[in-house]
Amino acid sequence: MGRKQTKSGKIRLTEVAKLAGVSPITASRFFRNPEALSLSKRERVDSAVKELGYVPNLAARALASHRTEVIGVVIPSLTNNVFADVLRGIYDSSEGSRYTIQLANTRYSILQEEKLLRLFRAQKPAGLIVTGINQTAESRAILESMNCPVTQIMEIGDSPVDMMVGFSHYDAASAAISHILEQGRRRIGFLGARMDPRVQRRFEGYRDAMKAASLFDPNLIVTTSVPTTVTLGGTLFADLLAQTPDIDAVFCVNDDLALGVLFECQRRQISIPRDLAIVGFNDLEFTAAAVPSITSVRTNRYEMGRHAVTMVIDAIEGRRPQTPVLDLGFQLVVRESSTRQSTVMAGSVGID
Amino acid sequence: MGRKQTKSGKIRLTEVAKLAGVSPITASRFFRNPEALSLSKRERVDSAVKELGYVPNLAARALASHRTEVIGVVIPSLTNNVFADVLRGIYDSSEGSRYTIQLANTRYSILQEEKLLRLFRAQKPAGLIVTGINQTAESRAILESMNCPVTQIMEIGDSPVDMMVGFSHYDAASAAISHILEQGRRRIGFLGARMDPRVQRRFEGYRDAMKAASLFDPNLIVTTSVPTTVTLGGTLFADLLAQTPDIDAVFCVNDDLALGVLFECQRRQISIPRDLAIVGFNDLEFTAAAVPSITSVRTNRYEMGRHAVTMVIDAIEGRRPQTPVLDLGFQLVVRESSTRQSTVMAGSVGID
DNA sequence: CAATCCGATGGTAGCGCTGTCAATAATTGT
DNA sequence: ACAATTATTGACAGCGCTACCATCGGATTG
Repeated sequence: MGRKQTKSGKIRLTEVAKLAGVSPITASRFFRNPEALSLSKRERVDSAVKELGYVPNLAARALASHRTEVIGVVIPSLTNNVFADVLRGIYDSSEGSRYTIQLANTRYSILQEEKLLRLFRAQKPAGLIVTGINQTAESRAILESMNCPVTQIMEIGDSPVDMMVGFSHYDAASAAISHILEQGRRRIGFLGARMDPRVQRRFEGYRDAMKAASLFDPNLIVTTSVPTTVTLGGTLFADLLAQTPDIDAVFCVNDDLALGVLFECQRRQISIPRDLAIVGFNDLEFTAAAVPSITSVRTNRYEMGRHAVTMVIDAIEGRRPQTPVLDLGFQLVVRESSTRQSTVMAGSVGID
Repeated sequence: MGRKQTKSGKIRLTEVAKLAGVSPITASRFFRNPEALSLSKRERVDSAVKELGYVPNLAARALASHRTEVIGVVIPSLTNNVFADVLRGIYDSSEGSRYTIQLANTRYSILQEEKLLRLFRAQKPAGLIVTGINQTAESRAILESMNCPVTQIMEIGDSPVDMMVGFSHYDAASAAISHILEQGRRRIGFLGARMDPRVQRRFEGYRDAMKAASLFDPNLIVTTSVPTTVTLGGTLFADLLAQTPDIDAVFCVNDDLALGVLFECQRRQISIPRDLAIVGFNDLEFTAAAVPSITSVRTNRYEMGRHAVTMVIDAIEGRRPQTPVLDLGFQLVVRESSTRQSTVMAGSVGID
């Protein structure tokens, strides 16, 4: 466990090999494929590495091997809590592996996404994790030309580029609407901000569920392309009320909006859930603490991040999963804002 | 703007140089120090690069130059909104520069921090951004041996390792307490979770302000090492009430706790601000939307991230700032939860 | 006008590692 | 016991780029 690197000249693999009494290439194999070494050499190299405090030069490795140990991650937002959880999963499960995470932020711009993917391609990452399934044709072409495992996260669909981990936003929204309908509500408003593809899918789940019940009405819908905030939830709700005063429930595409609605109702003395049911999406922590607590759809974001990394690493190392598409499902968490009793109803969990 | 790299053999700097009719080393200089080239050569290399769609091989560059273009960022949490904002600033201002951000998460563990710093040292980053000023002696030694610009963020203090951007958590907490005292409140509770060094400093600001007013009382304090959640805010507040029923104000070390307190008060029919004043910290977006809106201390997190990157890059490129410590200050944003009128009072903004 | 300097350019020699393939040692079957 | 096979190991030759120094023409100076 020496501290020799501080001493003088840098320790190269050659030095390690010399001390261990093997050739440099054998020492190199010690890192890449230790099983290939005989036990005795393996031990000798191991102790030489420790004694000299050897640290591999990643640049030299990448140059010589034409490979990197970087997993690129492309997400649309750094501020959104949803991605914070996914990222935590990603970083947690990359730790301990040899791979390094390289993060890139598209800010919900598909052009930016194309640019970032092009950039990644130039760096030849070992694997890639991208958000969503709505890449442009150009982005998709880049991904397919990339020649490394790719996992699409956050949602699932047909025709993965390679692998997928996520859940059906459509089904999740449908389940939420079914629940509201079961509570006897009929005029269910829809509040949406920043209508990205996944939010769009939630809208479709809402729309079809409402149509199936013959309750669909365009006047129940208020959306905007503005980014989500709690304040915006209040504003959109005010717009909805002005447009359609007889609503008896609101489905919000995320919990921030739902919290904004809750506050706006407090301001207007609208009693929840007596006068209005509120259902959010994502099941952020505060939904359970709110007064009244807010019904929401729990999504397994941390696990999504973990699985995405595991799948990519497995694929890099030749252990491709049996099924390329992993459905992590969702759970409708029923709380006070939409009923009187608090329960959890399981959603579709399992393999697609 | 060709797409030749797709065609066949990879484009190396040699190819670019050949096409431009210069030596490889001149082409290399085109990227590193374009001013050193004559205008004519510069133009020729430029168009050759574009025609061939040349993309530099970063590994080769790093190997040959003994430098990387990586800025390491060490933060304690990926989930905390506070760091999400800082990170956004960091990524935003690294974009467009030649530098790449490499993120590492300590999960509030100083041992993990040491480990990560050691890892970074092995990679010889061009610069480093670390959170806080309470590194262990070992971590500090690593930082000092790193031989690259280092910026400490989130708070400021004496004896920076190199540079600092932040603000005084002590002063910010003091300002919050002064405000509460000015409202005529005397029994001001303190709620703290995950007492990291910055939260500790806020506590000291609270403690000294209370002592200065001869109002300090240990029974007013409830803290825990558990991570912050909204729910926890309610729990801690319940504990505080049980311990000291006559409180007339609560200072929470962050807005999540404050929101939890607000909800708990709604549950208990405690009227805000009539019966109790609430003040949070960070000025997250929801504080303005809450009912009643929550007084909080605004900190310039996004700007902190931006400045940190700018300072590091400037230092890497030899443009060291005049003063190594940058105080971004704070603003106490007074809202309904602690008074009746809503105003903003500026905190100490300026250079330390 | 020679001496000096400076800006622009190029040649040489690696940076530290791994791919490829050959060489050698150990193991097995009959 | 001997060929055939398999596990280990090593030699060699670069990966694509830049540091270092050398070069060269022209501008500056007394």
